[in-house]
Amino acid sequence: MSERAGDVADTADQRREQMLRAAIAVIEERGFPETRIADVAARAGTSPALVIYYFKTKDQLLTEALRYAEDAWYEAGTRRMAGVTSAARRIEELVAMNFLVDLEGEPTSSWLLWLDLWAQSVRLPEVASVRQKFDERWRETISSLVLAGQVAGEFGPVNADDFAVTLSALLDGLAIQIALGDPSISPDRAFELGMRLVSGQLGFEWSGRSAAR
Amino acid sequence: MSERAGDVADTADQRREQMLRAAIAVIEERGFPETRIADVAARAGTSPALVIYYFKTKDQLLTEALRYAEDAWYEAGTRRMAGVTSAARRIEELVAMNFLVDLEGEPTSSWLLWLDLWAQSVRLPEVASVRQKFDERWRETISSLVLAGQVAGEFGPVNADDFAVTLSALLDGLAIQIALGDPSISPDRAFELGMRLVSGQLGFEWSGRSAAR
DNA sequence: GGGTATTGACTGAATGTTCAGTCTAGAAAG
DNA sequence: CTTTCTAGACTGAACATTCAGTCAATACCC
Repeated sequence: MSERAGDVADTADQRREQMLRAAIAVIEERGFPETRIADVAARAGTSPALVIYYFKTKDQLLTEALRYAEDAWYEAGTRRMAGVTSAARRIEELVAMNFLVDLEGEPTSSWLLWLDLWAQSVRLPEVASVRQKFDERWRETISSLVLAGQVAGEFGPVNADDFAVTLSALLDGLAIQIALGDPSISPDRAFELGMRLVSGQLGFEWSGRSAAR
Repeated sequence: MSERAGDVADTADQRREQMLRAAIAVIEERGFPETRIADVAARAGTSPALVIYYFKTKDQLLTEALRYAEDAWYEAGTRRMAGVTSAARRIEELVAMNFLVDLEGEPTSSWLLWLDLWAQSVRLPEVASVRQKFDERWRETISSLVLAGQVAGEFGPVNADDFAVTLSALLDGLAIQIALGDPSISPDRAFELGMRLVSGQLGFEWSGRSAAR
């Protein structure tokens, strides 16, 4: 029986995605190492065996889940920046997306995922490569943004690469504090400090948060 | 079995320390979640049962091990800075101790430990409190260093707290890249970038690494 | 059409291993 | 002889992965 909307629904791809999303949710909740296949299966409403059917091993499942999450986060960010034209505003948006949470839909709090991503990178080469590529892409996003801003005359002369490394490191470091709920660093303060560095180094005036979308 | 001359050696405290050191070594090697009591026992040359005898549970052992490692690191750093008088040199030493490895004895590469510390903080309150205290102490070290430098007229006027948060976040972020062996960020470069931020914000001249100790 | 192989999706019940923590009893020390 | 240490053997539970097979749909042939 064709149930109209539903019947093309159960393709393998969708199943996979469903499981990846379930995996992400569980990882956020229990942490990477404590995530059991059974948890993911339960959350996805299926059996452990099916999870293994789709992903040969647990590590493969979890690794792919991390990649999936990072991609989603990055994509959401890109979309977010796309709505803005000035380079200064764009980089502000970039900083904001690290700290000012997703009011919208998808991108859940990736903070905790990052901590796991880093810790697992040490020993799982697959995970390490996810992280590596992600970081590179991120730094490139920053540096090309800087270059664009310089061409447009909005930013002063700084080495874009150095700036990208510095800024991404700062954002990571601040993100850790946020993720771990350090009482002395609120998201707002992190945002503020991030923007102060940005505007200082790039040499443009910045006075408080611009109107949010 | 009394080995060697030093047979007064085997007090309970020394046993504990021996085990803590063993635990740290194993954590560095296998990661926190993968560290087994048996590993620690083997490395310490005793039995798993004895490990449990001294530390009621595995988590207690590992948590204490992290605390022990952080304390050792911090103490080594303090000692290192003590040999220097000018505030600028001191803060340089502080940055250096994050990136330029321990040529000396004890303080092993705590990088990997940090990643585990962060990841575990999310779910183990004990670990979280170790981290929290450690971070606070670290930021205070920075900010009082800044204040001292300002009093001495070496540094310009910045908000010491803001600076401490910013710098410690930057150092953490850079440390991650170093720890994970990111090819585009060598320890030297991290040090350089760190010092550029420091000298820029504190307003003093800095031209390359001072003579090492 | 009607049968029949083929394949992909899926499951429940094992299997086997890995470990944290316990138990018992022996050795050292005081 | 009593307390503190120490180790070997053991237990019980938790889990990843395997297995043997079911079910439904599609393709292939007459």
